Amino acid sequence: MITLTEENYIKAIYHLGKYGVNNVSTNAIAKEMETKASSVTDMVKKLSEKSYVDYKKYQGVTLTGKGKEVAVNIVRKHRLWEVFLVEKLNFSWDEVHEVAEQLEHIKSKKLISQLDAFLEFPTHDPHGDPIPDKTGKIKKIDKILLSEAKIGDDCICVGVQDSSSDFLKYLDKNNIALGTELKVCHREPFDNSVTIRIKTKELIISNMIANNLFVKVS
Amino acid sequence: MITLTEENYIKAIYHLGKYGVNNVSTNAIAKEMETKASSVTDMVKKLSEKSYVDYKKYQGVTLTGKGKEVAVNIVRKHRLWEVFLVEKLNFSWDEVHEVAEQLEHIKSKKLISQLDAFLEFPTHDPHGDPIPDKTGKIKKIDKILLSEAKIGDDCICVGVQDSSSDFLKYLDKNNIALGTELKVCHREPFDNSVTIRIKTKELIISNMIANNLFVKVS
DNA sequence: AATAATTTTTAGATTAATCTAAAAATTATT
DNA sequence: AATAATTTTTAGATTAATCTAAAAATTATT
Ligand SMILES: [Mn+2]
Ligand SMILES: [Mn+2]
Ligand SMILES: [Mn+2]
Ligand SMILES: [Mn+2]
Repeated sequence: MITLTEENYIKAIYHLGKYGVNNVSTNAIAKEMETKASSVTDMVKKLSEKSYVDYKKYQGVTLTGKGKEVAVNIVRKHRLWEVFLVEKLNFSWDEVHEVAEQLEHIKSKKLISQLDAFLEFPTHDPHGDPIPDKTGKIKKIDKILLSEAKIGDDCICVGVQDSSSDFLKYLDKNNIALGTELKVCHREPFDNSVTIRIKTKELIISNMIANNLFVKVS
Repeated sequence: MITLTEENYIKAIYHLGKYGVNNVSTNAIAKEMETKASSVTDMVKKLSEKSYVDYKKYQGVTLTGKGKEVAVNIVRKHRLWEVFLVEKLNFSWDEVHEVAEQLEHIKSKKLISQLDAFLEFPTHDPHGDPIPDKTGKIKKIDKILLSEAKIGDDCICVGVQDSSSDFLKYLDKNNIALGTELKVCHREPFDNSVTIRIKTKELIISNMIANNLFVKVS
């Protein structure tokens, strides 16, 4: 039996370890979970007991196979629910995360497999993130940050790095959605702001924006 | 802030107090919650502190207006989710309860109002129980137990008293669903078993079955 | 009305998850 | 290599929810 709190720790460790970081530090987890390092130490011992993580004192943690399975399953549930909320219940993409944080902990294999079918087996969530299949397989698409695209590139928006409400609303306001086509026109050397063209309209976006928008060069 | 456990206690008190019982006893709650009386006493003090219930030592509890609001809202969420599971995710009516027990605790006003709209504002759940509207109003239909129907009555099934998997599967097996029309043919004095006719087929059901099936006399 | 039976509460413990303050270990800097 | 800074762990407390055993109150029975 796994508690909701344990699930959240495992998810945090998964996300922190995603980009090649093998040993996730106590402090990093504490920051992600908005809790104190001492609480993390306690929980990490417990997760280690239950063999969800490998842990050696002062060395940080890594998810075990078992831990990874749990993590991927939660991510799968989170993203399927996000699709449901947007596709079926008319939520906008900046409103889904908090509710999905709750829904991802509902325990029922049938619920998720039926939901998956009902949504017609979506491959990506509303933010462009891939949805692991029932076996935990994640197919990644080759996306780059808009800040890394070359001048003259024709791109299509495929995801967001940050999915805060503020960022997503900015994109809405400027008619940038997943699937939007854009051309990279100019990069200003001084501040790395980027001029892009969507259809016929030009728009200047800051480096910070460009750093949080994933595109595929077409 | 209300915890999941508090919500479950409030719901239990609501269901126990539904049929005119004003003061729900500690023991009754303990039985319903599958917990010990001493745990109930502790929790009941807490609920009283937070003014969800009126409580005087040794006198049992009654929900306050605030408590009733919470209870009805949970019941609303529970039943809406049951409809969703049956209508959209192809669950059968004996599979929905456990999952709905989890889903009823998800906190999001928008989620429920959108779900309600998505389901086209259902008035009853898969077991024939009424779904409170957003203001908490419950419209009750005049249903009676099949065991109380008179010989010769033409009836339509509108609900179940017990919604255990065993009972619901018995009904499935005998082609009795909500909406099924039946005629009361005979009641055996010895054991109060009832002979009913569905279309052209006669079926003898025990008093216990008749005592758990709600019908409307047409 | 007294006694017995039952119900409810209290007292004291336990487990999960958290915290603060201090100690210990590791890493960075002189 | 020694010292300083930072990170991590430990020790001891706290809160929510639960439990067992015993005490207190209520209800039922003689
Ligand atoms: Mn999300
Ligand atoms: Mn997402
Ligand atoms: Mn139910
Ligand atoms: Mn129901």
